[in-house]
Amino acid sequence: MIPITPIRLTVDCVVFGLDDTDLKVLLIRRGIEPFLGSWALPGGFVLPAESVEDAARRELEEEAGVREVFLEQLFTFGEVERDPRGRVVTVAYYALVNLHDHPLTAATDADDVGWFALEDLPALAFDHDEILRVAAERLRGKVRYQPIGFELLPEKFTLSQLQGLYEKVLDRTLDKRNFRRKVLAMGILIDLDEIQQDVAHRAARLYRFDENLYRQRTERGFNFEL
Amino acid sequence: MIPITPIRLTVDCVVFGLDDTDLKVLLIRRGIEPFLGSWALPGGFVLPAESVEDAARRELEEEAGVREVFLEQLFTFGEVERDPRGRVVTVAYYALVNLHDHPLTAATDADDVGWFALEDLPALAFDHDEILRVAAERLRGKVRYQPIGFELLPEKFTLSQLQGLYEKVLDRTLDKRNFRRKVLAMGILIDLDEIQQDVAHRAARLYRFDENLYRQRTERGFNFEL
DNA sequence: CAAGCATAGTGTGCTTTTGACACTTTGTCG
DNA sequence: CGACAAAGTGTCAAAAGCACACTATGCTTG
Repeated sequence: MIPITPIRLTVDCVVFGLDDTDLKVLLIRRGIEPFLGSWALPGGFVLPAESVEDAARRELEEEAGVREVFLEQLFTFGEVERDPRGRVVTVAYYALVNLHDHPLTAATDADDVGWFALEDLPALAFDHDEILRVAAERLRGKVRYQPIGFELLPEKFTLSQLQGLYEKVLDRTLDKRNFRRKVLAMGILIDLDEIQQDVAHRAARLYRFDENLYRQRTERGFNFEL
Repeated sequence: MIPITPIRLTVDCVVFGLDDTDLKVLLIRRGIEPFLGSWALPGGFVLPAESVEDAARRELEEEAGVREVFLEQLFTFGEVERDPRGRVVTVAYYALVNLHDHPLTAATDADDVGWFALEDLPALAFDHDEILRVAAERLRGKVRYQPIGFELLPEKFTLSQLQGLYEKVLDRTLDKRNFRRKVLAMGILIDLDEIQQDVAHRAARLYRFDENLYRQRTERGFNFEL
């Protein structure tokens, strides 16, 4: 006897993006009830023929025009009363994107899309503030022992940009020399022997993240803690 | 327009237990189709009126007689083809219990219950081998930077027992003196000024885990890495 | 074209943490 | 009372972490 439960399943995505000053999160303005007109995380119902992760990617593209991103499962929120539409369980994902690579386009159930600094958020629909809080916590935890975050930067970046990213995620300042020593010791960055163009002051060297080196180090149980 | 999807939601629990020699996992023998007669993780459908975590606790008690345990969400498995009954998404949890405190009783949809060493598992129903693999990996990862695992021991325990636990979870030997130095430096153990009874050789001091001390340390950003 | 300025880039010394290592103590059992 | 099984204990050397300040470079502006 299999009970046919009226539980419905959704996905929600917390997309983190970085601009020059802030760590931001992508929100959409809802074009449908409930919470019509409220800001919310992009997301929606999982279709029977797609995996839950595929649903997250689909909704992200449909509602915000964002595609091909680093996406990781965050947590499943399964409280009974979390959605006024009835019993809805949501699987939350979080994503990291380079903000400038991903121009936003509102569509489907979204009337508008935008980036919001974490410290300056509007009121959110459903329990999305809670989901976002968990996501930010996870991001901070994760960045400490895994070199994620390269997805937030352009392909070629300077060590100062990378340090800025870590400082924004961890919300504290880091010592420049110690940071450089450590991050270079990880052995997963390639010095491109190029320098920044069009900057108003001394140009910095450019580096890129090397996925192969990262995999090699990872297999050997290397520790990426900062 | 809300699509009423035929997706159904289950929970599955990976319960780790420790006996004197091995790290074990709790399995039930299924009393219903599909996979009737196969060994599987305890679990079942989420009811509309309970939270997902409550469902996990309920199933654990119903099927195996295990209650009041440390339970943490592991991962949600949402592939389309993972269940022969149709579209079933499962939220997996993992639990840590002191094996001797939890006598097992098979009931409801389970014909039998038992503890199995991680290295000596029967074939499992559904994708439960995959779920178990993810759980073991998470446990290893977690134990390294959080002092979980006390749930696996009796309330009063010796440092050797604790070390044995870590060695079984991490699957490597640790140096006795270094281990003691580190674990005592964490400042979350209380020396009970008691010694073991009824042991065939020199009796060891007993300690207990102090939750208040743990919380204090946690709030100050203390690092529990071993 | 010189001075200013904004950011890049670089090394050292001290402190703390880690990790390897072996013997003595205690209590039980036969 | 001797053998045994596990408990308990300290040192030293290497590595890692952390605090700390100046010089280099290249553009801007007066």
